[in-house]
Amino acid sequence: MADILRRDSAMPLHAQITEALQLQIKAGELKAGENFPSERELAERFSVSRMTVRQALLRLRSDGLIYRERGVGTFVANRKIDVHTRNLSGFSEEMISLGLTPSSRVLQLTRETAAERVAQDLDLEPDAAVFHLERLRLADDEPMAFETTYLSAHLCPQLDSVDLTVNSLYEILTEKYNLQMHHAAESLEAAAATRFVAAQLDIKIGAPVLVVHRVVYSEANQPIESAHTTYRADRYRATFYLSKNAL
Amino acid sequence: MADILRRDSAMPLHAQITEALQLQIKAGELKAGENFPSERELAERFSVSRMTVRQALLRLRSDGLIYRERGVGTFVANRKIDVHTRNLSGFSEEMISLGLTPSSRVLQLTRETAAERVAQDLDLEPDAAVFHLERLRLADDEPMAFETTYLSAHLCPQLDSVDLTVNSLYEILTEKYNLQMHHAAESLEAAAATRFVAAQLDIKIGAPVLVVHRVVYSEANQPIESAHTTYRADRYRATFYLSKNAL
DNA sequence: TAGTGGTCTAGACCACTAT
DNA sequence: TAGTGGTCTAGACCACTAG
Repeated sequence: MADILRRDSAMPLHAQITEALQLQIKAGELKAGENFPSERELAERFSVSRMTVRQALLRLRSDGLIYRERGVGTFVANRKIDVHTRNLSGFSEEMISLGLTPSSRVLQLTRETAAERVAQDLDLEPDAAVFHLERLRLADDEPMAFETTYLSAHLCPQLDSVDLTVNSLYEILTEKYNLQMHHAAESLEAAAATRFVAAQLDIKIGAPVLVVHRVVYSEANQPIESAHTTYRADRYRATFYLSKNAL
Repeated sequence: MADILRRDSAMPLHAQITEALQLQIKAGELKAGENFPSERELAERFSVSRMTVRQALLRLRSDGLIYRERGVGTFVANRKIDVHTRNLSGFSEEMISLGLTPSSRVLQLTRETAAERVAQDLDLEPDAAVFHLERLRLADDEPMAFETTYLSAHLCPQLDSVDLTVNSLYEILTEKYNLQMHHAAESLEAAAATRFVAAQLDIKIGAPVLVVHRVVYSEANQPIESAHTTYRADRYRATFYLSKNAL
């Protein structure tokens, strides 16, 4: 049935198995609630050891596609979670995934010394150099958010020579500076638009806005970016997926 | 050094190793950026196989305590993430973890047929029976949020005979109905307080509020609860921790 | 009692990195 | 070249669940 595994591929066997099972689930060949093949059965079918199958199944579980009951079996989860999930994408990626066309107006990009709050976020000495970036973020040419970003200058020298109107900041950080976003802490609160923000976003003073503060870290837990984004409440909603820390 | 493993314990060896290493990291015996013992070294030290050590290390990585570089080694991550993380706790647990005393005023608890939106969230037939619960949530006796909750009636019969002023809803669902919260989808938006909500929360009409819509699921992905919570913006902020799906 | 997932072993080979 | 993490094997025993 599924001896499609290429043992000479760069892709590990467990990843190939994960992929194959994902496809079967999405194609409806394995349906919600229905009993899934057991680990031993899959091991035989794919001609691999049980530990290898297991690695694939643990991945599928942590992705929410299957669940497992000790002594009973493995089952396809009965409903897909609609994941607009606020994963680690930036504004551009997020808008694209919503089917909108993102653009930016760079209002400011300067090199300055870090304020206290920023130094704390980025784990820097009080007077370290940072880039201070202010952008108006548009979706389909309508103002969506006003964003202030701080980046440690020593991590991305010459950032001020890059055209941020066109390029996604996250793409630049990844490709030009080899900074890989790994995780982030976000806090969200509701507020009333100040005069300045209201003017930028073309809304009334005092209208509700969603304020998101985000610090992004590398895998080594080094802070990369501190950002403060104010969204129009009438056009934006943040979606999250929460789960227990599964292995 | 660490032959503290109890092989007769109910706790798996890998979990014991995870715990032991966690303690060493938190005690500062293994410091940020410093080289961690290799898998082979740990296997020898704990007298277990490398695969068992590996299971512990993968867990520590997914918890953000360590990071690993292929061909190089394992390292302690250089800063603890302050996790006010919005994990799967309910209002009561969340307030307690913030050092506040939670309480509730139950404004309504009725059994009714599900509205369309609710039926959709809970994956029910249009006219299925649900419990409709409305509560004013207080922290240190100050109004903090107004919450409307819907629960499928067949999952928690006789819910209306429970005293929700004292007990945490999540505790009741877990203990009395054996409903284990496993994951949830949340969406957050900013809004202006309506006349009704403003009166409940003792704020001005039009003041900013944070509106959180949450659907909680079991491990089998069965919807358990659909909730709509309106928080005072001046007293509440939601915090999230985002990461890539690591194995 | 038979089958399941969870745990564990004692090896092995690989690609990668640093020296 | 030596050491690392990533992958993989072919077994084994356990606790648990269902018929």
